[in-house]
Amino acid sequence: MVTIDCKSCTNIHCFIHKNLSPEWIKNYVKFQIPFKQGQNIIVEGSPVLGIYFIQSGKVKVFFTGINGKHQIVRFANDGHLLGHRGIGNDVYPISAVAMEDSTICFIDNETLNEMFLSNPKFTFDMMMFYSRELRKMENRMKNIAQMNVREKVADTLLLLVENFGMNSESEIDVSFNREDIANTAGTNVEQVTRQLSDFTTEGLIVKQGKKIAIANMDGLRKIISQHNPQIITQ
Amino acid sequence: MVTIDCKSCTNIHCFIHKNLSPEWIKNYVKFQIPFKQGQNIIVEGSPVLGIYFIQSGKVKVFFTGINGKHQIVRFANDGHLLGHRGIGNDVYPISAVAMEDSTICFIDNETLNEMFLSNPKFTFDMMMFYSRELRKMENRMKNIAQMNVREKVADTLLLLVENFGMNSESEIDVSFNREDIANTAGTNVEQVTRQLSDFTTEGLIVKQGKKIAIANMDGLRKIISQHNPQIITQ
DNA sequence: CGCGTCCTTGAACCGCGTCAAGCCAGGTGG
DNA sequence: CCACCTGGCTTGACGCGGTTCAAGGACGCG
Repeated sequence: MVTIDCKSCTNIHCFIHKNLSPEWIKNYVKFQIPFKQGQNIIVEGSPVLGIYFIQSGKVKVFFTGINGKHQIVRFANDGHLLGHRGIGNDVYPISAVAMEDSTICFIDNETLNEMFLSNPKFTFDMMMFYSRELRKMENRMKNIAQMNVREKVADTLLLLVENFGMNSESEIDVSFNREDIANTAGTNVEQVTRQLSDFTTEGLIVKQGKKIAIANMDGLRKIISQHNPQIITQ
Repeated sequence: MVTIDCKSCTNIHCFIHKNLSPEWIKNYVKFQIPFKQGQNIIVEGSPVLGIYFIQSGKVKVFFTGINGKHQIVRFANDGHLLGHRGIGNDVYPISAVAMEDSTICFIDNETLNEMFLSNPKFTFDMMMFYSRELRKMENRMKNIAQMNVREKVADTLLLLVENFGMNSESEIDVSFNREDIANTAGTNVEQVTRQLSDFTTEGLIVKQGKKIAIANMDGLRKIISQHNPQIITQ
């Protein structure tokens, strides 16, 4: 793997860079690794070597369940952390795969511990990050437990928009397939197709080739509104 | 509400007391509040005033979903934290109710912040706590999404044992009803009854009055083993 | 042009949620 | 001490939503 000096990382959204001074970056962030679309960044069950964060790119994070069925637990993009579930554990409980070509930075365990010990503010921010993630995850658990398929698919579309945004044509700005939606919503490809078809006839979305464009954001929000009185923002 | 000096709290499992010296306890933990069975400790939507931890007692933590249906996200007992989801937020996203008479300690926001600022080790431990909680929650999300009812009920029983243990007669050592199991597993009372009945005829559990005794722990584990290769311990 | 991959649609099946009725135990009051 | 009531538990029947299976279509790529 090619590694280059990370001081070139200038992404202002990056969690690490937002919370550390330039000299810290220079000292501690040594590896910056390019990943191709579809390539594994983290494989569940492999030993925890450190923590990753995304300089640029788009990533899905998932468990592998029974007979290989994936359960996507979250999406991540520029500046987000990966592998933080591994902290305090010996192996990663989840896998992470690049949804598009991505550049990932890496900090090894030892360096990370040193950062925690010598920079309490960083530890505090990290704690708050976990707190937010926990709250989001609990909310998603409730959704998956109580929503029907229609609502879960709508919820997944909104999750994708929230994470990756839309381009100038209102298309969700990431490449994904029906299976990704199914694995996020907790259903199967056929149901996703049917629901997307329904949403199209209802004028909520517009399918153009492989891309999905959102035509009526509020319409989608309305579908899940009885479960989520207010949309949770990051 | 009656409040007494918390320096009498000598529970060695208590997260706060395990991580703070006696003089810290004396200075910072000022309120110790008794709760009756069924009483609300935290109500979702109410403003975050601070953080709670359980000196002694048993508590369920849940969301209120569509038409009042509860989704239990976790159980807690002696020494566990409550309301940590509120940190960094203005209102609590969840409710907490005492499953038995409990004694709860309280630390207000200002004091808590002072503790974080002046005790980096405490902040670090708190971060690790969140990390573990996040990992457990993601795993439960996968379970709820992929398991069938039989597996989810078995999983819930194991969760109860893990949290509250068993007494000398192998009975799960907490008072709960069918609805609690249903709200944890993400199903309804009737299905829970049917599954418990099946488990009884299979010799996995023994129903004696309102209590449930575990007869074959490994049998229950086997039911969910394809989803959870190894049991996650606290 | 042929092939592979992903998407779509239809049809059949079944797990599970829902409704309804009955049961059991504990509590209360006459 | 017994009759009644109430809340939780149990059981059966039924129907819907959603999963599964199967076949065909659209599209991109070599």
